[in-house]
Amino acid sequence: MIRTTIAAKAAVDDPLRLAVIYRAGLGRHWNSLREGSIELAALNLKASAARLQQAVKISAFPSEILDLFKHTGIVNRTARELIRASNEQGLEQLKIRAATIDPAGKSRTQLCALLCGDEVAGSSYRAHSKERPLALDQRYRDGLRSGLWSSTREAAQVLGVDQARLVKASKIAGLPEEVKLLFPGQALTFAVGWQLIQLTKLRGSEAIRQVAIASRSTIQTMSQQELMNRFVGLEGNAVDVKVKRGTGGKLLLEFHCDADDPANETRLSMMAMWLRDVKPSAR
DNA sequence: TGTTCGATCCCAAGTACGCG
DNA sequence: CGCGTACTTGGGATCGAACA
Repeated sequence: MIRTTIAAKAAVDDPLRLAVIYRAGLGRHWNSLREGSIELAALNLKASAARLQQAVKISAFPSEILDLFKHTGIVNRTARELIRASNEQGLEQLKIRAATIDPAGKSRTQLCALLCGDEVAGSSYRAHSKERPLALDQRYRDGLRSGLWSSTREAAQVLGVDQARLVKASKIAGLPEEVKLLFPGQALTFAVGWQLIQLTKLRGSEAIRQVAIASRSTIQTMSQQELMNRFVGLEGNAVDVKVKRGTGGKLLLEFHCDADDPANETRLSMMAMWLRDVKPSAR
């Protein structure tokens, strides 16, 4: 089982942060990209030598270019595309383009395409914002305060997002503070947030809040899945699960648990909900 | 040992639609 | 109108090969 803590994953996904970490250990804990990759793997930071190299290179780009991504952030693919464009066209060419780009309202992909001089699909462009629910809800509330809109419907039109998405973001933002604090940075996604909302319906807000408080001290060593298991109530050996072959070539999933424990009903309801969400891959 | 990039897989956002 | 869900698809992560 791969154990990647929430904080470690955030660091690996951000090339600029990864470069800082690599430089900090260079000459002390490692002397090359490969050594760095091996040492970092021992710390749950799964970054290949190629990713480290990419991170170091993009971090050395001029601020005129990096500042364009101040709000959207940079991910591995962004770094890769920018490095390629820089190699092919020269860094000066990218700097010239950067000076003409207004980043307002543009996605990471759009900014990258503009910098690289690629054609950006116009009306067919599908905004694929990675904006997390808390950030989206904050934008909605800011607009509400300043009178930009008075409902989710209006806001959805202005912001160019689905109204259902705004409502969802608002619900997730309404989770207890103690719960939200367990998901630093960008870790609280719509998927995770929605699972927590469903769980709150089943177990109650106070129960979820208490789990969050109890998990604070061990959060650094927990994977996101382990954390979610805690919210469900599976930190111990609450259930015994078996897969069996039944008649007619069917597979049976068996759960054995203590019927006297009232929490088990909640646990099974939650697992049933998750299983319904599991879709077989088309590939 | 460093660097680049194609291929592939997976995740999550967007869309459409149904239900109460 | 608010919410839930099934399905589609774009974007990101990763592996591994090739080459300098």
